[in-house]
Amino acid sequence: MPKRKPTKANDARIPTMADIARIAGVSASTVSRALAGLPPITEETRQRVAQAAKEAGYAVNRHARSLRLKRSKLILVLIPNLANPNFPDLLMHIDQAAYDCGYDIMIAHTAVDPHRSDRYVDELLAGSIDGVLLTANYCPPRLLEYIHSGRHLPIVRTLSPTPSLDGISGVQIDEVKAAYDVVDHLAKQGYKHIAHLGGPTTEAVAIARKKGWEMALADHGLSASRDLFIQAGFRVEDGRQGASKIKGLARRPDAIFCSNDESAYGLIAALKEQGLRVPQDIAIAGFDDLSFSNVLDPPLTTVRLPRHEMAELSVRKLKALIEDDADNDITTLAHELVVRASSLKS
Amino acid sequence: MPKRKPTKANDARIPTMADIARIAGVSASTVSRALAGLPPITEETRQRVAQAAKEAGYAVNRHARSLRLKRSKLILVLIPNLANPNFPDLLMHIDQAAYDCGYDIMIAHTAVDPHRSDRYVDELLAGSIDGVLLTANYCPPRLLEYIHSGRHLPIVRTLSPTPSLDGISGVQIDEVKAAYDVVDHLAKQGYKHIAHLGGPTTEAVAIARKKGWEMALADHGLSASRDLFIQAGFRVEDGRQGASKIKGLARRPDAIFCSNDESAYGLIAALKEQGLRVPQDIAIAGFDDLSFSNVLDPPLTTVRLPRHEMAELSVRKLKALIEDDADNDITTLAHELVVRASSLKS
DNA sequence: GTGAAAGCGCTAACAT
DNA sequence: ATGTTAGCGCTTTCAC
Repeated sequence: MPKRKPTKANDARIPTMADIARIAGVSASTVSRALAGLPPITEETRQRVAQAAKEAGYAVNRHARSLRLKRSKLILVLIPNLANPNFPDLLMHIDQAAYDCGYDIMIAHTAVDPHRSDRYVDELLAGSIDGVLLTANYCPPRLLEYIHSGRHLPIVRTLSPTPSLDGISGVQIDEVKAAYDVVDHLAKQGYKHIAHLGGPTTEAVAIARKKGWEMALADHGLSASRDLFIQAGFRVEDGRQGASKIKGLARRPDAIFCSNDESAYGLIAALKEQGLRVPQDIAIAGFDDLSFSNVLDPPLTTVRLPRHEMAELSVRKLKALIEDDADNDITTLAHELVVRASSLKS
Repeated sequence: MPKRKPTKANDARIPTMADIARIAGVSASTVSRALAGLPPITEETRQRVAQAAKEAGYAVNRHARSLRLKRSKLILVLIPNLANPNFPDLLMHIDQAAYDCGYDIMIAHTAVDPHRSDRYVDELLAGSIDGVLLTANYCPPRLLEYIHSGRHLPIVRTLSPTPSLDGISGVQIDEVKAAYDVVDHLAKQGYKHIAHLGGPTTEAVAIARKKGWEMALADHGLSASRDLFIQAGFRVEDGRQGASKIKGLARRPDAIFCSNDESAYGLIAALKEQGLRVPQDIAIAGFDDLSFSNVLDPPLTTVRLPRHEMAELSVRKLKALIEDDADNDITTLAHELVVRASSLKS
């Protein structure tokens, strides 16, 4: 089989604005204005330039433009871990919203190399990127310093509220209230021993969700005995381990509110292996409403995060911060309790 | 509550190389070399420059550098749809591999706006980005033209083989063989009426997987009667619809090979609603090995895609294409059949 | 309505 | 071993 190696000769030099200017018989500045659709240009000239650009396959060099404008139309999305299924959905909407606002996104997941995020802080400070979108509650330490030094940087965080970051813009839901709603629902179904499978103690959302659980129990006159709180984590595996802890309990809870959907998946799978039926023997609810949660057997009762709205609003906030030097502010969006079979009394 | 609006005065002018040069008492070129760790610089000077840069919070402006170097160290990852759970996992590894190679990634999901991808083709041609990673088999039409014109562009596709793109580099698995392996496994379990829930007819991988099914049936002397092929799609919902088609069949198959895991999820959920047990009444297998596939009830037999390897290798190929002007070539990686309860004779 | 010219911040060839 | 200089491709005064 003959190896076809395209020759370098094929690669015509990349056309610049000067080339287009020559072809169209105008100056570079006219080309710039014509392409940007800026005022004092005759329609005829604009046409001619557009035509020339198209034929030459011309596109503006983004780096030259960014250098000149000191604006890159680039935002960085910092994501802890794409393996958490909340993020892809969020990211998809962020990408779309950014595109609609005229921005492109760079992404970097910060979970693996903690050193890495510092580089991006530099980029922001050096003006190479216009703004940063923090998803979840992770914020590079270096960035935290700058924020607290009072510098006005275009940063927005979304998905989770983060106490340490209250100086910056954010989009969130009321995590405590949402957790409260789930447990309130379980209590109204008639469950009396409602346990909580808690998330990592380091996560602000886990703390908030636990608090919502406690408040709802109190309001329903149910006790939050020591037995009913099971320390776990956010992963499927954590849910599985939670199930074995529950097995050892003197009195089995009749319902469990999990701190997120993933741990609920693991919990349900392991409980089933123990021969328990959900919800007949034990009701389960989660938090997040991942896309698979209604494919589960049984479909999972959970809280739907308004990820689409969060993504869109956070991008719009960031744009305002960048372009209009807007003030930092925090928006709390409405959540939605999604009741499915896993929590219903049969 | 007093509104604290940081003053613009706080934003000291962003330091440039010239600033660092002044502070360190050297010239800009020395700073450039010192920071880049390039040869003839005394250790003492390097230290002094590094110190000055650090104190001033200096970072190189990526656009100035890219403009000068005509290299951006930026690769674009084109993703059809992040809602397909194959992609987040792939993307995560792409990001990490790119970072390790000194590249940052821009992402753009192309599912919504077909017009959008053209902009990125322009970016590539204009030299604003160094290369493009195509995930799955989607390739912007404009790009296709350029490829076929024989121009040597740094492009790599990964995840799915794509017949129309055989001129460019790629990383893939043998889809036909993988599907064959699944069906071979089912046949060896003793299933006699092995149906196939097919993916979209427009998808090359769906065609390949169907072919593997047919070949395996033939090799085992089983017929691929018309009844046994159920046209569906890749989404959960498609699987659900497949289930109702199966319900109407004169003879129910005893096993079903689904073209991907997601459709298998929907199929299983719907079959259960019909009162069928998996695998006792009907065995199921999928393709992809999504992370939830072993949480499913029953855990799903499937094919594991080497996503991590694919991501890493495709980035390395792209790097070679960019930096070493390497030749285009295609690598086919090994897949793995993952046998779980959903396909086992009890 | 259009052109000439300056300069964004950086790197590398060349000079010392 | 270090400094001087030119120029990457673009936008935007400022002239005409």
